[in-house]
Amino acid sequence: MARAATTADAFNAVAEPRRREILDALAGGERPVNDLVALLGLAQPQVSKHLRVLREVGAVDVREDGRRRLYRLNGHALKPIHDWVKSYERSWSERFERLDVVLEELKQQEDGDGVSDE
Amino acid sequence: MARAATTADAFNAVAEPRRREILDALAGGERPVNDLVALLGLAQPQVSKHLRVLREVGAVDVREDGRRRLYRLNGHALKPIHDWVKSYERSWSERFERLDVVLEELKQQEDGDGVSDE
DNA sequence: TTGATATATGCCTATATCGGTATATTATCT
DNA sequence: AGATAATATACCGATATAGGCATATATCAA
Repeated sequence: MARAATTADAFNAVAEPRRREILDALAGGERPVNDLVALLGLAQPQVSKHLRVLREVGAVDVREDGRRRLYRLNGHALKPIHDWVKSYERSWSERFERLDVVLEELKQQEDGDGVSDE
Repeated sequence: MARAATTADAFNAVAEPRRREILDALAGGERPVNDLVALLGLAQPQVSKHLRVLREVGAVDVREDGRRRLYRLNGHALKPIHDWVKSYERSWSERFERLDVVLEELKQQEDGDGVSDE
């Protein structure tokens, strides 16, 4: 078994830097392929291929416009990545370290009546 | 040129689901390899190999303890992923959509005297 | 010492990739 | 219709993978 397909999920699709660049470029709004070719300085076929991968994981949508195809960001496909990595934020965030201290103190008092979840 | 090495950066390292599972398991604290083998139900060599990849991108640290090696999470290596994906949060978050509305209103008024950051 | 335990590494195979180049497909223009 | 423009796809070559299995290395136990 080789590595998982890039189309397997957003994690794999986004592991490729060029594809992240494409998404970053699309963050500014809908764009035809040629715009991306110019912006990224890649060959047209490679851009089309990357777009296909992004489409297959749902990170972009396409719309036909004459002989052009307008690609649009669909950030929702990236939510699983955000959800996963968010839980590690406490590893580096000062803010969370302070929160941990507070929670520890509350635990010491031993009478917390429920920290409501958001 | 084939796909980038899994050790190239955290994005590639974390594209493999097993490695995310390993990190998740280590979130609970330092653990020896065999613990992970039991927890994940993988063969020991594969776990060692995954740990090597995670070590090479700095996502875990090792500590020797007799004949065991205790692996510990180092979430800081995941920060670039968080930073990148965070900017897309507005694509799916209701909260950000509301924020956009507010910002738009402020822009209309054209005389906002400072929204304090907290 | 001998044996058992914990972990890392080496080798093998199959596979999915990424870039390059050529070509097919579809739409617009003259 | 013929030419041109925009995009997608096919094929090729090189490569890094991930799992399986055997083995090396080091530490602890009897």
